[in-house]
Order: sequence, then C-alpha cells, then structure tokens
Amino acid sequence: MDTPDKTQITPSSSLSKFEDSPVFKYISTLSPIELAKSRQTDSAFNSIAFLSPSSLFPSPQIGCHRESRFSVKRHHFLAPSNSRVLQSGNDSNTDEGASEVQPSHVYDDQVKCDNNGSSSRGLSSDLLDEQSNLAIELPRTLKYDCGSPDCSMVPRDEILKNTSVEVAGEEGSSLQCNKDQWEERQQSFENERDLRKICRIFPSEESAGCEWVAVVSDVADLLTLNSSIIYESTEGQDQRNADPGTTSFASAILQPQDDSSNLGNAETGDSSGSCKQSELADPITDQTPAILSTCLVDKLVVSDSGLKKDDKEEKCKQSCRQQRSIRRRCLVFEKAPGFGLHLNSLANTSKGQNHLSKVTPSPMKSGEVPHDNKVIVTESSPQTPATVGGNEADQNSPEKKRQKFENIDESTACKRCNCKRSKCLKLYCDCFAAGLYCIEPCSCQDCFNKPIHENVVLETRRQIESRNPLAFAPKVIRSMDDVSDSRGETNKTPASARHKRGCNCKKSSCLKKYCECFQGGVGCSSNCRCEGCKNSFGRKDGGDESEFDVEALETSEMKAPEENSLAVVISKGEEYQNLSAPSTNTSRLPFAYSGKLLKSFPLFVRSSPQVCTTQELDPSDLSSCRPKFESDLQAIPENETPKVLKHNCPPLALKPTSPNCKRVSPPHHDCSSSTTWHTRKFILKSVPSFPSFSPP
DNA sequence: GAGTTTGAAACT
DNA sequence: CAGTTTCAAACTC
Repeated sequence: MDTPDKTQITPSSSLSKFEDSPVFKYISTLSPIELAKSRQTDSAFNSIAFLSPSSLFPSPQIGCHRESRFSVKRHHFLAPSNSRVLQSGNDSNTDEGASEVQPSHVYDDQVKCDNNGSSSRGLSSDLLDEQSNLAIELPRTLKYDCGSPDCSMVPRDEILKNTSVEVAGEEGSSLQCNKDQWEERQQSFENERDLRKICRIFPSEESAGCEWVAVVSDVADLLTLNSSIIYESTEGQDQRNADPGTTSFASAILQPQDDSSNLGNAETGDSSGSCKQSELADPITDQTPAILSTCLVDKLVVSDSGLKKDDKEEKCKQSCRQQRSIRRRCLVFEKAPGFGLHLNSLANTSKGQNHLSKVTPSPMKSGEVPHDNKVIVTESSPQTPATVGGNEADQNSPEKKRQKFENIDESTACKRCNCKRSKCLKLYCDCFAAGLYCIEPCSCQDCFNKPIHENVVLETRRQIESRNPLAFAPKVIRSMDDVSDSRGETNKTPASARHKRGCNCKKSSCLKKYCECFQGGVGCSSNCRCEGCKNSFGRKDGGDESEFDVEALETSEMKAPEENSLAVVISKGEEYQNLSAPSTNTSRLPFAYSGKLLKSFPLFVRSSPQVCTTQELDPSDLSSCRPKFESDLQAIPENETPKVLKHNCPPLALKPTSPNCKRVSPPHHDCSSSTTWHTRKFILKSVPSFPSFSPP
C-alpha cells in the first residue's frame, strides 16, 4: 500500500502514458477537457474499488479522526476535479495524490472495460489490494459526505459525483460517461443526479455506513476479519498484500497510522504530517463510542488507541520513523447467519485504557446502527507503537512472540493462543473461538486463522456451527432475573451468571481454571455435570452466594486473579440496557463469550457503553470490585438462547483480568460502598439490576 | 522450560 | 448419546 514507488510515480509520467494511449486520445477528441478527464478517472477508480466508503461510516465518530486528514483527502479526490484548473505538479499534495491514484486508474479503466461497469464485487482482491490505500482514504474523505446531513459541502458533492460516476457502473463506457458527467458537473455542482446514483448504489439507510463494509465483505465473502497486525514497514506491505481485499476498512480507519506515514507525509512532506496522524489517536479514541454505537447492535467494536496524549507526538514521530503501525484487529461479520463472535476476548483491560475513560460512551442509537448483520470488532492491541516498535527483528520467533505475548498480557491483559496442531481452526483455539484472527502475539503454529485464509476460516466456522449453532455463542450467561434459569431453577450466584452448558469437571473440583465455570467467574449450576464441585462462585448442589464470603472470594481470586477486574467493569447497569436495546434488529448470533479470551481484548471494550469502563476507577476502587461474578452478563435461558441472541444485544461475558484487582469484596455489598462508580453496569432491559452495591 | 494434568472439543 | 481421542490451557516441578 505504501509502497515507496508510489511517491516516485510522478503524476506527469503516469499521466503522460495515459495521455499517449489511443483511448485517451479518442476521449480527448470528445472533450476539450483532457486533463480533468484523466483525473476524473482516478476518482472513479477510487470509487469503483471501494464502492461506498462514503456510506461506510455515516456516524460522525469515524469522521472525526478522519477529519484531520480531510485536507489531504481532498487533495486526492478534489484535485482531480480541480485538475482542469490546476496544473499537475504545482501542488505537492496534489502530486502526491495523483501519483497514488493514477497508476491505478488505468487499471481501473481496464477493469471497467472488462466488467463493463460491474460493481466492485467483481473486483479482484488484487485490485483491492492495490487500492487498499485508497480504500482507506476514500472513506475518510467521504466521511463528510455521509456523515453530514447537509449536502452542501462542495467537496462532498465533488466526491460523490466523482464516486458515483464510476461506481454506478451504469455507463457503457466509463470513460465516456466520466466525461459527460464531468461536463455536467462543470455546469452545475448542485446536480444531484450523481448523488442519487450513489444513493442507489449505497442504499441510504441510516446504516448506510455499513454498506461499505458490506462491499468489502462481498469481496471477502461475507466475513472480513482483519487482524490487528503489528508490522514493520517492510513487513507491513507484505502483510497487507497478504490480506487481499480483506483489509478492514474499519480497521484502517481506526488506525490512522497505517497510512499516516503515507498520507501524512504526502501532505506535509515531513514527519509532522505523520504526527498529525498520530494526533488522531485521541480523536479515534473519542470516536470509539460512536463507532460502537454505530456497529454495536449486535456489533461490537473493540478497539483502542494505543497512544497516550503525553507521548503521543513523540511516539508518533518515532513510529513514523520506524514506519511502524499497529493494525487493529477488525472483525467484520456480514450477514452470515450463525456467525457469532466470542466476545470473550473483550475483557481484561484495566490498564492502559485510561484515556478511554475520557470517552463518554454513547449509548447506541438505533439509527446509528449499521446493517444488522455486521459485526465490527476492532481489537486493538494494547501495544503502543513504541511497544511495538521494540520488536522489530524477531517477531516471528516463538519465543519472542511469547515474551511479547506475556508482556502484553501483563500490561494489557492481552492474551493470544498458542495452538500447535489445530491450525487455530478449532474451538480449541481461543482466538478462533472468539471469532478473531490470530495475530502477531499469538504463538500458534501452522495457523490458518488469518485473513489470508479467510475462506478457510469461514468455512470452518460454518462447519462448526452446523454441528453446533451455538458453538460461538456465549458460554457464560447471566440469569435474567438474577435467580432463575430457563427452567425456573434458581441460580444465586452474586452475578447471576452461569455457564450456559455447564462444566464437566472431575478432578479440579471446579476450583481451577480448568473449569470453565470457575474460569468464567460464575458458579456451577444444574447444567454442570461436575463432580465434587467446590466452585467458590457457587456450587452446583445449591451452594450460592452464601458461600461467597471474603475468604472464598479471595481464594478464587488467588486462583484466578486476572479475572477480577472485569467484574468491576460490568457493574452498574443502565447502559447495558442501552446496549441491549438497539439490538432488536440483529439477526446474527452475538459474540460468543467463552471467557477465555477476555483477557485478550482489553482496551476498547471499556470505552464502549456495553462494557463498562473501569478507567476511572481508582485502584482502590478496584479493590471493591466484584470478582468474576459479573463477568458474564446476560441471562439467556438455555432453550431460548437463539432467540435472545437475536433480539438482544449480545451478552458480554467479560473476563476480568486486571492483576491489580486483587481484592474482591463479598458480592452483596462492598462494591457499592467503597466505590464511586464511574463505570456502568450492564443490565438487560428485562433483567433486574444487579443487587445494589450501594449501601442501603 | 519441560512435563503433567485437566477438561473441552472433536471424533467415532 | 456415550465413549474415546485430540487438543491446548492450566498447572506443577
């Protein structure tokens, strides 16, 4: 994407080639406007390669962080339009944009000729690869288009028009059409025809933003999983190339650094440009809630910005110099019935997320929800660029990975798999089970759970779900009424959570993490077939909260210390309602929460409304946190699970991981008493609130 | 770090 | 559905 060659390609050179072509000559005979024509094609290319970036992220949040780059973008997209006035080469920015665009536009023409205006679905992944950069950029540019109710912005119109021309694929001859439409644009910028074309192409739904995702997903065959890839500049391109067409747009957006060095420098010509990109980190963070709201009905966006303001600039520069980027994992689930995502992985992030605490989680608005079946999970690796930057040489080394993994786990509770024989295509693999691609921190071997093997992953998931439709469903669920399960039996764990299927422990007495119930921080239930259950969170045989004395909690804590923090996160419930409310239009299995990977996906989750943020809690507050009790939220009657999954926001099984949260209070009271809750608790609408932690 | 234990997942 | 095998995490030394 950021191949150095692009910058070397001067607009004049590529342009001259194109102008020398017979086609161009022919076209030029049709109109006196020549240069504009070629540029127009460039824009068209962008459009065709990435159908509806404009619609992709209608929500303002995305736009926010892209905004800083808007000027750059306008050069890319407006310059062509203006090129009829501008001379190429006059503006370095324009040059930059032209250099990037032009090579592809020729290709675009070829594609159009071949496909005769076919939609981007017909585009090969290779094309997308080549244009991935543009794909990232275009949506950013177009954020204004889709995000703004006001269409008055000239740049937007221009962009839309440019986009519409080629994207619509309605022209028999794209070039001819381009010319014609371009002339029309010349005559009137208010012409909405093109815009309406866009609208046809990208249904103007509130969730239109997701159309873009859908488009990408089409190429990716329903599911686009973008792993957050920590790559170096030399590897980054390879990596990107290795992920044909699957580069998550969302991922890219959430991760401006990817092209910061590219575009940022393009605009400014120096490192400062990239720094501007880095400054986007906060905006990105701020956007998180919005992103969540946009994608979260049954979509969870988990991402983080790895940069802190304090070090932001310097880290930015450093990262720019090193040309390092962290690509956030991004999962985009299209309408793939039965595809669920384990959000297990979402927990564990107490640290390093403070910056997110500043973010005011925005309850998801139904209108902000993109298409129903899209799930966008952007996982951000907790590592900051600086952190990442340390691992240049041996990232592939298993030991290095493990070390890194462990470091990550410590600092950010991010854990990845270590599969050796399953190819990470079985539920053994935590990553796979969580619906996530394996990424660099993983120590897996022969891993197929990567975007490059997307089809394999998808097919495997289908197979697994064909066997067990709930295979990717949450494993730990919270009781609806705090006390009753689907059969009316009483579950009285403090968190009212139970492992959906129950454990089958024989030797561990459900006191070790071998036990999924214990691991999930929930008590055993009648669903369990365990023997000698001594689950400190609640025994199968009726042990309940009464057993939750401090001693028991501490015991459990010591055995599963990492799970405590999340409990804090999940407390206070109003927003969970918010979370669940919009999900009514979801039709896909929710994220699945096995609980194992909760440690893995720290950061952004907290910023989301669904997942309470603990950022603002003092460590002391954490001490009053409940342990795992609440690590799983939603009570889903066993036989009703599918229904619930459809109509409710996916329960978030959050596995606390903070090592810091060493102290755990008895379930009933303490949390409230000692803690000023800045966090939210997650409670389903229909689910009574957690027992009040507040003093009576 | 290597080896063992454990129980879920997968297989038969 | 039950029994067995495979697998990777958890755990121990």
